[in-house]
Amino acid sequence: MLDQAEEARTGHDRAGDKPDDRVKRPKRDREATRARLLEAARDLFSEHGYDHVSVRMIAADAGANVALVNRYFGSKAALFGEVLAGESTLEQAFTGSPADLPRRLAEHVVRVVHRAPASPIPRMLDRSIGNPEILPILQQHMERHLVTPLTAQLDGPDARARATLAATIIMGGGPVRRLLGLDDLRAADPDDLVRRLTTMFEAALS
Amino acid sequence: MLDQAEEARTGHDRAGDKPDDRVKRPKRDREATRARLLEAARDLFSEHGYDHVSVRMIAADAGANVALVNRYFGSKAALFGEVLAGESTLEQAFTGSPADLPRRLAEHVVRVVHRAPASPIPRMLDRSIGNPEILPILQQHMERHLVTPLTAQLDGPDARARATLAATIIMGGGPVRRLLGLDDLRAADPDDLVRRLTTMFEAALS
Amino acid sequence: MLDQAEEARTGHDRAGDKPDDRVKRPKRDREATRARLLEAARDLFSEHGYDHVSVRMIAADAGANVALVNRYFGSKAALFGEVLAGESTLEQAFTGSPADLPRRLAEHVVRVVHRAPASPIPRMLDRSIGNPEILPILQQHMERHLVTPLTAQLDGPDARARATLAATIIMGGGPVRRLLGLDDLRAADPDDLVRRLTTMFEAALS
Amino acid sequence: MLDQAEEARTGHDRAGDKPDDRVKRPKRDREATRARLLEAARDLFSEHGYDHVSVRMIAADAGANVALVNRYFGSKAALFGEVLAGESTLEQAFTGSPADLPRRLAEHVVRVVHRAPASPIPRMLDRSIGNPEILPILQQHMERHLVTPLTAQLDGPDARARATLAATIIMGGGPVRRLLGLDDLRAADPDDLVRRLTTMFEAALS
DNA sequence: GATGAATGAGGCTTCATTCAT
DNA sequence: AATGAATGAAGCCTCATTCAT
Repeated sequence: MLDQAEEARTGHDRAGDKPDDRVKRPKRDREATRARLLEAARDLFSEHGYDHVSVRMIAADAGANVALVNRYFGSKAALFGEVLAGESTLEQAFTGSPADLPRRLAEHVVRVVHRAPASPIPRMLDRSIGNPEILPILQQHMERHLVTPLTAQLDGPDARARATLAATIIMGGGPVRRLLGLDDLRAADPDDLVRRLTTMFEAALS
Repeated sequence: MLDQAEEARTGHDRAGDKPDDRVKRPKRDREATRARLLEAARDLFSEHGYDHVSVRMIAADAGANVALVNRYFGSKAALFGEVLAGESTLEQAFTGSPADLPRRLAEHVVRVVHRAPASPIPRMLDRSIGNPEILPILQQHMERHLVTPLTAQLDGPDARARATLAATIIMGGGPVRRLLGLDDLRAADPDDLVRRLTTMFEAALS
Repeated sequence: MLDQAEEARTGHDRAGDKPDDRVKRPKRDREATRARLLEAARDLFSEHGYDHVSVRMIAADAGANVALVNRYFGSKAALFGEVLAGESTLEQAFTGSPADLPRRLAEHVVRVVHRAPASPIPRMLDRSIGNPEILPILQQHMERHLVTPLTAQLDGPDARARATLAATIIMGGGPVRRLLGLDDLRAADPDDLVRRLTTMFEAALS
Repeated sequence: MLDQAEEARTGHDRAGDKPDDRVKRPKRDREATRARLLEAARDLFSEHGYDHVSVRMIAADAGANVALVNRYFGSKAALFGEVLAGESTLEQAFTGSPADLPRRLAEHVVRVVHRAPASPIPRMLDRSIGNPEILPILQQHMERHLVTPLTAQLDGPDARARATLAATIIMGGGPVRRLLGLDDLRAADPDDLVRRLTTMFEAALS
């Protein structure tokens, strides 16, 4: 479908395709194509950030036509928003007793350090910051999936400020991993890291 | 474009400047134009991030011709590197007794919160992450101005890992400010914030 | 733009063309636009040389958008390579008994002199030498379409050296025509020219 | 004089400077600078061709100011013309009895093959063909230094046509060397090459 | 008279999007 | 409905040349 010049530029070959074991769908393939686009977008955005992913890369990765991005989602930015929508960032860390929240957050951070790559959504966030076009989308997602649920678990005054402090640690992880690498953190004792981070989150939240 | 206080604080005179006490200044003032380009680049990069600043914007902001960017600095990326080079991020927070380091870092963070805009360099960092072209430049800056001096003040094992944890808080500030706004943090008691952050940095560093 | 005779002779249909006998032709005709770009590139490159033809000129000449040059061919250099690829320079002169080769080469040269303009490919070669970016492309073409087939017809030692001598005459024709004009050669007796050139090629090859 | 960015781009360091053993001149240095520019231009033009040499490269190589190129010579093209003017191409080959002319030309060609690099002027010619801006300059040089003196040594009809044939061999040498390399020619017996080329020139000229 | 900073044009390439089929 | 060819804008960079000093 792509000639040589275009193939060379995108550099994506459809290796890694999951076997499509779903039953054939009634409608042509619209839902399936849409889903493939969404998945390709999530993978690429989380890998390279919004700016450095082109709609052609997404379409090529999904094995779909380029124009379908605009047809199905309206624009590249809207596709980004759709990827973000509905996917929670820290779902499991938020589930459980509020007293254990700091430890769970700490374990989440250490888990990410030792089992790269992190889940796609946080990576999308820290790799796509700085683009004014999608800033509102990012803000809305952070509000919905991080600050609001976190604040809900907090009592006392300045709950949102304390949630912001915790978000600082969580958000800082991405850029730091990218800039400093993981070697030093991995070299340290994981239990020690968890203890330190738990204390940090406690100081932020309680 | 920068308010006076910040200009004074950053102390932005290019390293390697010849002592300016010679009698004759250059005629059409290459050095002045270069400095204007550098300053415009710093302001714009810190405001919009590397990707969303064009060399034309920089030249226009500096009142200079576009070609001068390449003539004086070689490339956009090299200009970015030059902006970063020589400017320390946390100089003053690193100066003083190691025992007080966590408190000084905490005060630095709170100070930034209450006196927007933050100094340009950290903003450049968190707004420009994700561009592979300048990643090495960013890494080198972080290593030189954050991890190395921080580690130098630490004793005991895993010093670099602990420095990385502290960097997580520091780096996380930028994206969080951008995504969540400063209102909540400003609404909280500054002294309380300092206490919390001090504890967080202590947990990270000691 | 090319006169009919030459168009027929060069036989310019792209290798790898799908058999065009299918019923439906492409709607907005990618293949046709591609062919127009290729033809415009061939004409302009052969007229002005690689350096002095811009992709904008090519696109304008083909009545196509500038971006299509890069979309279809990848780069200006790759387009140049594509123009060269598959077009033989001296096909017919190489066909026949080796004993007659010198005379056929001589007749080829004289034919070019008397029927300007020469075929586009040799002109591209001698007008585009000196650009390091496309030197490998040119070398490969010369090796494939001139030296190798010529050497294949020669016996005895130093076959490639002798082929190089003949290539000297053939390659020299282009620059000489450009610098000295064709008037003097055309004023001479064609049969005499053929005799002289035949002797020259014999001295080079046998 | 050049800062890092500019130095990096030109890539020329003034190594290879001939020691300036001339006595100090009365006038500031105008003549000397002019001469250095001329020499640098000749070297660079013959190495890379007109198009791929910038006036900044020439000025840097000569250790002179860029504007002096235009001040002294009017334009880049005029400087090219000045380099060409007055320098003969085949002076010595033309000197001697007309009967030996073919052999002398042949020896000249073989000498160039075995003792690269060739003299600068012919290389300038074959590397700079194709630039319409300097075509008239090249034509004039060829006329003056190649065709006219060559024709002057010939008797009989169509003298200029025969000179053109010889020029074909001479001009073809440059491009061929560039495209095919010298290995094959150097591998052959030099005396055999001289014999072949002598016959070729005889066929062209007599 | 000489310097070198500044200029404006033009180079190739890449992108998200629209529109004819 | 869906395709993919075509578009126009913008990106960075390089150049020969001019002009203020």
